[in-house]
Amino acid sequence: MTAPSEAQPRGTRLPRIARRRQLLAAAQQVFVERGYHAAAMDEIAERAGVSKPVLYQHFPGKLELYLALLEQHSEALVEKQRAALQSTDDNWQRVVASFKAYFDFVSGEGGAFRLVFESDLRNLPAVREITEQTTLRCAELIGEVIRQDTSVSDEEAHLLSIGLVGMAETSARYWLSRGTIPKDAAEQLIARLAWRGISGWDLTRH
Amino acid sequence: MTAPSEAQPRGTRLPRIARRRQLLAAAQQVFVERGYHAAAMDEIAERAGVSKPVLYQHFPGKLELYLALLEQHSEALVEKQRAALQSTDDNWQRVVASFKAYFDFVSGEGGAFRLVFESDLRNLPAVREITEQTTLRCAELIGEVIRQDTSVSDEEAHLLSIGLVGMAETSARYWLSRGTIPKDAAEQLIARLAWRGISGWDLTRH
DNA sequence: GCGTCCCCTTACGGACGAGTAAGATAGCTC
DNA sequence: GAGCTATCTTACTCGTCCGTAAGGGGACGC
Repeated sequence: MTAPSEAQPRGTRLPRIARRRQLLAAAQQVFVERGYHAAAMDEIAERAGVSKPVLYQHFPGKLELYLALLEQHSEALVEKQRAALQSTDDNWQRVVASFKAYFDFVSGEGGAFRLVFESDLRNLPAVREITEQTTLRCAELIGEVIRQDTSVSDEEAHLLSIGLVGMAETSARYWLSRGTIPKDAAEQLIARLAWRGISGWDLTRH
Repeated sequence: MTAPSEAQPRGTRLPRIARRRQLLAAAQQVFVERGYHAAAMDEIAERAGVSKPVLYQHFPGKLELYLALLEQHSEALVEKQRAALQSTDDNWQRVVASFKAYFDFVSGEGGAFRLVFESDLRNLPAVREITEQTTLRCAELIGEVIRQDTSVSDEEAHLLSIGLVGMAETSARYWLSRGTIPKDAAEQLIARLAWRGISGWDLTRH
């Protein structure tokens, strides 16, 4: 935990756009560390080396500030997932890339995965909508691939995809907190588990 | 959403133990509906047909009330999981029973799974400890079975188990909210996915 | 039917934190 | 260097909700 990216000595004026970026960065730090409820606007402002009203000149309220971050990172995850699945035609490689996308997301983005996967504001419909849609959209991307190559029904493909997404989310989160297995190895291991599960689905009698 | 189990007409006296049970039930309703932060002690008391100080005669504070519920249901899930894995020696049946345990948990207990899986108080160390340990303990139970029948390392068995647990949690939660597939079918489908993934692990060259 | 105890009530204190009003100051233009 | 504007600050209001102090009323013994 170093001092804020406050190369500026508290009092420096900044053009609007730069200030906004800085405020978002400070807000993310605090929201990730403390969660929505325990995060105080005063602390966000302070960490940006600025006073509270400045925050309110850029964002109408605490909720909008939070939503801006949540949407940004939610979108980033879905985009990573889309890119992973489009990166190859080989389904095994697709699975590998897809899981790597989750492990990358959890490893990077300044801990933003906590906003998307562990939000403490999920009881607010607007937030629940975003977090659930993130999971559903990722699942839907995977579901399309499954439907192309198997004869399962749409509903079944949907549930299978959700299961795989849940596996990715959870294993990535707990892999990170434990930190004993190299990232590559963890990705490969979970990808194998998923690939064994889903590949050649139609070939076995259930 | 019916009236509280308030057969008593607001003013009835109750022996301590019965009152405590009733308070816990009311608290669970409110915590599940609103989450920890949006739940007001006033509403919990009101829903139990009682005034606030009565609540404080049974629980020292809001947090302790919440923890009592969280621990109870967390324990219930782990116990269900343990029972499922002990219920048979056949590993395929074990997988089926194990996933059924998750779907049962999510379907029952008055929505208590929201406390364990979607707590909005996870930023409090005491709560994070409980929710994470729930996942880890369930995973560990599964991990033991995996280690018995495969030659993977302890670390690998651990991560694989976490992946399977995540698959169970997530698919059960989203199955419930969608509600288009019969419970049996959903359990079987996900169990097949897991079983194909994990069974005969050593037989394939990775 | 009167005292006594336990359970319950109404009504308040106090902390915390979101959002705001009003005023100060830097730095640019001319 | 005087004036102007956009940026920033201090200091406050207001609402919410946890937790509590102090007092009412039913049931039972006598």
